[in-house]
Amino acid sequence: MKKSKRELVLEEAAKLFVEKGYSATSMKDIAVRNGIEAASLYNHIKSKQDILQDLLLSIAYKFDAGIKNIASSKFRKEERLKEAIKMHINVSVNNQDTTYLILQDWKHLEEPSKAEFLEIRKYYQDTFRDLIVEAKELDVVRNANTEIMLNNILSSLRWIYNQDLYENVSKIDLSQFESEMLQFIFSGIKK
Amino acid sequence: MKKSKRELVLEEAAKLFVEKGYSATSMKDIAVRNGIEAASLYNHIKSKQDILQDLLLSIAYKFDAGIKNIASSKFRKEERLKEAIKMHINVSVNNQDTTYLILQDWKHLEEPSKAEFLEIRKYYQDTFRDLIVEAKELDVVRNANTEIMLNNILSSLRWIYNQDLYENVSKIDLSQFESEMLQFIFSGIKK
DNA sequence: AATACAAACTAACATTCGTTAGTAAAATTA
DNA sequence: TAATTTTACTAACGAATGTTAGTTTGTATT
Repeated sequence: MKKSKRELVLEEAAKLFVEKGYSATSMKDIAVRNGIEAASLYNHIKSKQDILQDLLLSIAYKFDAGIKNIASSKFRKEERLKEAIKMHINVSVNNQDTTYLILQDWKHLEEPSKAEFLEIRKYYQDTFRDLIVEAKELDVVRNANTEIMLNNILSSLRWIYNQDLYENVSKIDLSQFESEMLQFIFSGIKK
Repeated sequence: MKKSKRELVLEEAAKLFVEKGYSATSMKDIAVRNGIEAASLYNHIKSKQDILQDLLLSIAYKFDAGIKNIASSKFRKEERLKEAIKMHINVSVNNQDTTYLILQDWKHLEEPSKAEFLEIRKYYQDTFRDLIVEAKELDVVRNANTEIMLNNILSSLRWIYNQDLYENVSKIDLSQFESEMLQFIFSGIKK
């Protein structure tokens, strides 16, 4: 299945954004990576911002789909938090090329995309928080500060986005990796 | 104790770098925050890079001093990992204005400062890893993958750097905050 | 008050940047 | 094969950027 030129441009741009950030990446940088001149990029993309929007909203909607799936799922309530964490690990690992961008480069989104991204993020975090509250009520996790718990869980997962760090453990079987991550997190929060 | 103009410039620059990143922050932005013209900044700083170097190496050396103190400390071996985590929390909380910058803006450092920063970081992570290995040998923590453990611990602490997130819990007494963080982490790794 | 120094301002520089417009070349279609 | 469309190139634009140089203003010292 041959990728469109636009897709190739987006891929190379994503790598550059991950390496040096959106603002420090020039259109010339992206063009060089694609083996063309900067002005030629405009045959395939509308603007630099078009690239960023596409990349960030795309990954945001993947996480969004994942959490919506959990929220409406057939899992037992006691399992939902764990499934959400597993989902987060899987989306992160399977989208290593772009996930890192959600850490900071969203700041460079222009409206209305920025508002859209923030709304998706808020929904994600609120849903995650709800799952924690639910798990506390079900006595699956201990009764500690929800906000600290939420941030600890999500933060402890974020190193996965960093390809240099994940690379050090990527030869481990994914399900074992997931298992070790879950053990860390669940041991940290369980009753 | 009256702050020098240079200190004021650095402070405002740090805020802007945290808000929008080094590359997306202009000298004009920094000048406006200080109530002067961009050209006037050069009476107090050498260059934009001078600002970044000062901020990043300053915070790097604080973490460095902290970890060196633990490595050479009088704490019992069984306590050293916990003390290192406490140190990390304290340095982070006490340097909220700059800690966030070590996440990504170090990428914009020019040589030789960049190499210096990376060397300090490597020493920090290597020492932390050594403390984990030590704790495993002493049966304080379980025998899991060291790399995953190291990354989980450090990553779970990084949300503290984000002033917007930390703000939500900052009214909690620091020692209680520390206690909850340690519980999460130590429950996650203990034998 | 005069002098020296520090700091803010204005003007300008060279460079870079994202993008547009027109041209040339390559690819596709009939 | 010829015509058409797509894509890469060149040239240029207007704006922004970090910084330097010179001037003016403010502050400190004698």
